[in-house]
Amino acid sequence: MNSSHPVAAADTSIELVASAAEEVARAMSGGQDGLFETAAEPKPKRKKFDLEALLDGLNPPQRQAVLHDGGPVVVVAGAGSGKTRVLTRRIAYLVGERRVHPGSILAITFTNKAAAEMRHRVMDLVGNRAKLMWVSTFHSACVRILRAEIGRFGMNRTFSIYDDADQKRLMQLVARDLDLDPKRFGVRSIMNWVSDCKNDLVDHESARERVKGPDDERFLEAYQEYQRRLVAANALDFDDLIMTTVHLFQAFPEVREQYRRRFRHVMVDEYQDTNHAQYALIRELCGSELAQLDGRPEQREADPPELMVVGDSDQSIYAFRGATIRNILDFESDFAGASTVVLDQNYRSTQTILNAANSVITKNEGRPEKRLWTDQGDGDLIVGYVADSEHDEAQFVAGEIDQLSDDGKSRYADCAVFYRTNAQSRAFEEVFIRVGLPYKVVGGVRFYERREVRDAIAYLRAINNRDDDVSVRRILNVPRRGIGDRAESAVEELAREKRISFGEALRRVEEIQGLATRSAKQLKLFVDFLDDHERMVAEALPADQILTSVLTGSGYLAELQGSTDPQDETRMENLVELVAVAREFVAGTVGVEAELEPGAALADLDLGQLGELELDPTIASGEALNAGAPEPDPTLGAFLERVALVADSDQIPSTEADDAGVVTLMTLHTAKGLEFDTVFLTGCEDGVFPHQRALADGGELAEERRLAYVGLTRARKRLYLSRAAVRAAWGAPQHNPPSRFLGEIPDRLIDWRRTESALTSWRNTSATSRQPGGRQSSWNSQPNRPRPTEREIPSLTAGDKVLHPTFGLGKVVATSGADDNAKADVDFGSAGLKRLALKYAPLQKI
DNA sequence: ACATTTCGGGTTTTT
DNA sequence: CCCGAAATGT
Repeated sequence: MNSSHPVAAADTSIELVASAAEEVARAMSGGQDGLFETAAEPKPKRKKFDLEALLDGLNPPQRQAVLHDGGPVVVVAGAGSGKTRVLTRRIAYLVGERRVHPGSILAITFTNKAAAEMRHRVMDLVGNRAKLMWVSTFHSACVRILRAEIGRFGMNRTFSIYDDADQKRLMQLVARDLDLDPKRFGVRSIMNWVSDCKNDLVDHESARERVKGPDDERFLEAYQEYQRRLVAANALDFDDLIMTTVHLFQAFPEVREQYRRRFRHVMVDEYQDTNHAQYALIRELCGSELAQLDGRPEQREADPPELMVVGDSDQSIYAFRGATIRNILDFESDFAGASTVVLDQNYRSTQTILNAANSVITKNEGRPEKRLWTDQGDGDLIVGYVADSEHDEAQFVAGEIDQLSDDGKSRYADCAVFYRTNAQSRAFEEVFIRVGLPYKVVGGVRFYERREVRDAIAYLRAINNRDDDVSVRRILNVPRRGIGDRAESAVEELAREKRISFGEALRRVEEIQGLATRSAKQLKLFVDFLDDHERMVAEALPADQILTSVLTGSGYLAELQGSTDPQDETRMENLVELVAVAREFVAGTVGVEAELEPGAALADLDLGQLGELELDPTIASGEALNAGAPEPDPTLGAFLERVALVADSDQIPSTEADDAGVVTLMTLHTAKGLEFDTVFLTGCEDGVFPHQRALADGGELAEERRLAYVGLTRARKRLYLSRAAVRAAWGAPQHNPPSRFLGEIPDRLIDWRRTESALTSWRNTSATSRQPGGRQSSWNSQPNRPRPTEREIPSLTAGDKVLHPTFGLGKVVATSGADDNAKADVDFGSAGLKRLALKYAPLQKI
């Protein structure tokens, strides 16, 4: 573990941090020499802040947003309208011109990547003072607050953070204990119910008011038991992080007041993706009426912080996860005295692409009018292509990319292929591999979701928080150490009896009656193993060291090494990678620590002194340094926090590279916030995109349309829209009609390279000619059936109108299968969307 | 305790 | 078709 590598890394970071601290010190001592000055090229000291330079290249509404002063403001920023630019310049303006202390700025984004990017860009403008700001995601901001304050709710600050997979595991245990019928109450649906509650700030006690039917009754039970266990495990799930912080502010107004005084400027990016809880959090921090509402007219109550939110309701694509578009639509009525700035000039795409995007999105109802425009000209027409199959579609895309690359029009790295669902990547991968086109799939199974990585993390969490039942039980018998169901339930029983956590019960194995000596011995060894490592945590050994010790000491690595399964080789590599991540994390923090006052306990610095920060910035500089940048803390707890809240940032291939790079493949959701010269939007078929399950529901369809809008506006110069006439779904091939979104784009914008699949006409004739033979008799054998001669299987195509005796009038949206297996998806309006087997369904074509 | 088979279900997913 | 989780077999 003690190779020379980490040492070297540590040295550089000490240097970096030293210069950062210097910068901070200079900034604090009143000099304004930091602006526009980067470490790379020091310039002569500037006496005056250069406002003109800051506003250079901004259009009037952008300027207005940057210079805004006073009340709450929402910046409605269409795709590609330069919102990040506005945000970063505004921060620079606040710091440089309005002399706002950087430590009193809170900028919230949705991804760590966006946060890092923003911090970076602000640093380019104002120098290292930017490190004093809180630039973080909702979740990490809440974690930091909770680590300091959660004691007020009786929880321990070492709480674990449960992600989706942990929640699922815990909920599985709950569902099993409550004897919930897994068919009626899927773990997933219970989780959704609970998550919806939490997103609406409904805790497990008040959730009773949500109960509307007998099913809800069970959901409620599950919620309560789940929450009880979470608390017992000293853990919070993602949704809790937000909800608990809001509850904290509501229960302890003085705490809220402390943060309100600390953050004088709050900025929220991607505001259209906030859920109710996140909205409420912003209200707690920035609302103006709230102060009186809680009934204590505080004499020292400060004005609310200045609030700026940025977003675009047309790009809200996470409603399925609780995001509510109303937050941005109702901003003006939510926040008294709010004003709006609209950015609709686009700096990314050609007018042709924008026209297509505009005409699609205008089909959504109840949407504030907004039309993107550019002064960059029309550019090329959009290319349309109808492929025979998904394979054919991939071939077309591969061919085009090759051609563009040969012509020097677009490097591989400037091309992206979008699809609706991850499964669609397969066809592209197969073809791309065959033709030797380099590519990278973004998304899918992620690093931190891999089994071996999760196992390793579970070890660390178990060590860091023994009450973390989910983690302890996950690794109880991984690698195999002969602890089976029998032993596990015995421990569980003891835990229940003594009302202690599973981890605690493990420590008292000897109290368990009738446990096989062999099992008891194994359990004891396991406990010793955890205890040993817990000691390492107490000694504050760096995270990478503990991780290495865990992987070797547990026998996990040994098991993988001895394995013959070829998959285990990759697992090894992933674990090596994880160790590297840990090492990097530790190396990135040691320098900062050296810079702080010796002996200062890091954990104690955080929030207690926030009030002072405002009064006397120079005194608080040490703590403030701590506040903005990643915590200078190499311990296991800090590492776990990082791992819990950072998904993957290294996923998206760089466009900057000198070489041609690789083509990027990803879902439309993942594409949000990115841009490419050349974009292939594939699978434009009703049932694929828009997705099957959205077809019948107007609200969901509107979201799909926003997704289309997001996809279209990712393209800078060239846009391709393609669909496959036949797509192998599962089992039988599926015929899908063109996506309705295609029809919403004016024809003159599209250059159709191929409009009809040869298969389409083939299918019609073949299906009709093949069906009557042989089957007729089976129908005729049903004597009571009316109109026997007519009762052959109707040959249906998408778009046909049909009549059904019980569902009424419907419209065929797709067909699949052939002959006896022929099925049709029919939209019966209010009666819903049905998949009917033509063989049986009494359908009448109109 | 572990290996094998069957069964069911199968959007999207920043944290 | 292809994946994971329950159920069953050794």
